[in-house]
Amino acid sequence: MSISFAEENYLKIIYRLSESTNDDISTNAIAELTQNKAASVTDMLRKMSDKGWVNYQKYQGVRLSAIGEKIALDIVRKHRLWEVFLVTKMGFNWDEVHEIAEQLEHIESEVLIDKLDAFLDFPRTDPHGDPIPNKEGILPQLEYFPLANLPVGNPATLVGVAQDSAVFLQLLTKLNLKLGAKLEITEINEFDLSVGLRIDEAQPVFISHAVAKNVLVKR
Amino acid sequence: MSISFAEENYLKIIYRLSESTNDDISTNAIAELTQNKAASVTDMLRKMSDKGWVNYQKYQGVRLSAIGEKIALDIVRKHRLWEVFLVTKMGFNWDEVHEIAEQLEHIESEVLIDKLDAFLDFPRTDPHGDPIPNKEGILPQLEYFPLANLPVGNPATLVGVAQDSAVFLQLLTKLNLKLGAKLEITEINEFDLSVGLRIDEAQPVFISHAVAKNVLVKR
DNA sequence: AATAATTTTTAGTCTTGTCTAAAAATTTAA
DNA sequence: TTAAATTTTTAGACAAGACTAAAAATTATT
Repeated sequence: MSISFAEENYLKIIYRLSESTNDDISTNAIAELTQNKAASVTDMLRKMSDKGWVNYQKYQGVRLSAIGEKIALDIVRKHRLWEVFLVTKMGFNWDEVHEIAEQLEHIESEVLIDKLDAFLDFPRTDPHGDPIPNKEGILPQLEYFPLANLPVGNPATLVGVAQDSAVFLQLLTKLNLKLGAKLEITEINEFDLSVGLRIDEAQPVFISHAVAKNVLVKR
Repeated sequence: MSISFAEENYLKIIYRLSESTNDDISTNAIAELTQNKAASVTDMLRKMSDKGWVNYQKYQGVRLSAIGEKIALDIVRKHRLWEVFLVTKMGFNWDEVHEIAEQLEHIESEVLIDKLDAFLDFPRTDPHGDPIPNKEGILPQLEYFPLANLPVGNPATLVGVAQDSAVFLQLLTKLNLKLGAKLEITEINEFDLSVGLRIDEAQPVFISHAVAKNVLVKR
């Protein structure tokens, strides 16, 4: 009753997609991220549904079951811990580690991951600021995190910035983004990852992904 | 033109078997170590022969080609470096690391391995005393190594012991094993790994694997 | 509301790596 | 040096995970 690399990848990708929406995940969205054809995704969803890892109704998209989510969080935990290792211990830059972590996340040894966690001093986030689930699959409640990580439709409060260059701060002023503002993402544009943002209940405006990454919010 | 986990495993195992003999490696020997059936091994040998990684004549056993040996040495290098990591950095005991290293050895990233090598201070042997090939696939010429690692039919000289308990040294005396003795392994008994040993050109005697591991020789 | 466009699924195929059972080759023993 | 035992290979099958092409369902558009 073990799990294959392919299955782990599917679960991880469904989890990633679920992070930024409450809707069911579409076959095509999964196909794009797994780099498979939609037909292959359908096959796999059926199999994973039989195993109880996802809730899947044909033509209606898919959602992780409680068990599936636990497995996915386990993989995400491993991925993010290895990323910390690669950056803090092996001297990689934060933008070079993804592919290697994609491989390392499939290593199977709970003891190893516990030891790695301790070796890295129990980090709460990976080098990109994403939270690292604990071994029970619980995400640390971060004080603040990048606006870019906020799911669509969940309001949050602006509590800081990750960068304080003059040009960036001037832009924030122009956009009327100030400390304490109530922010809600209304959409994420697939093309350039730009974000539709409602500021203090007003009409939504557009900001770039670069801005969204450097604005810190708190739920 | 990449290589699969299965292929990497076969090459590694053929390499391991070649370390202790000059004969061609038999299908059955490979089957036992890969935990596959002989028929499956035959299939794979044919495929790897087509790719030029092994020299294989049916019914006559198999031998690594130069390319195959280079690939195998690469995997052995990764396996042994990861073992050092697991023991020296993660606090595992030397007898707990094999299975995890079996997984880690398949991670594909030359940069990572170079960085790991540096992080570990360029170790020359793994925690079991086995030599770590460099990235060109060259094994460091160790001053000495366990008699148990000496291939059959290659004479070497006794230069030390890895343990100096009184009982062990008394046994060596009884066996007529003294510093400077010329040793040649004549056979390795599959059942208990006991070793047929010719001492100073005399008739071979038997010693246990435990003894062979603790006698250090030099070529 | 009907049609067009898009998404998803089905049906059938392929490759990799494994298996079992039977046949062939080699090795061992009488 | 032939027969028996063992090893290895062949032949055919199967599961996983992917694919293409065509059909079906859903969504968007007029």
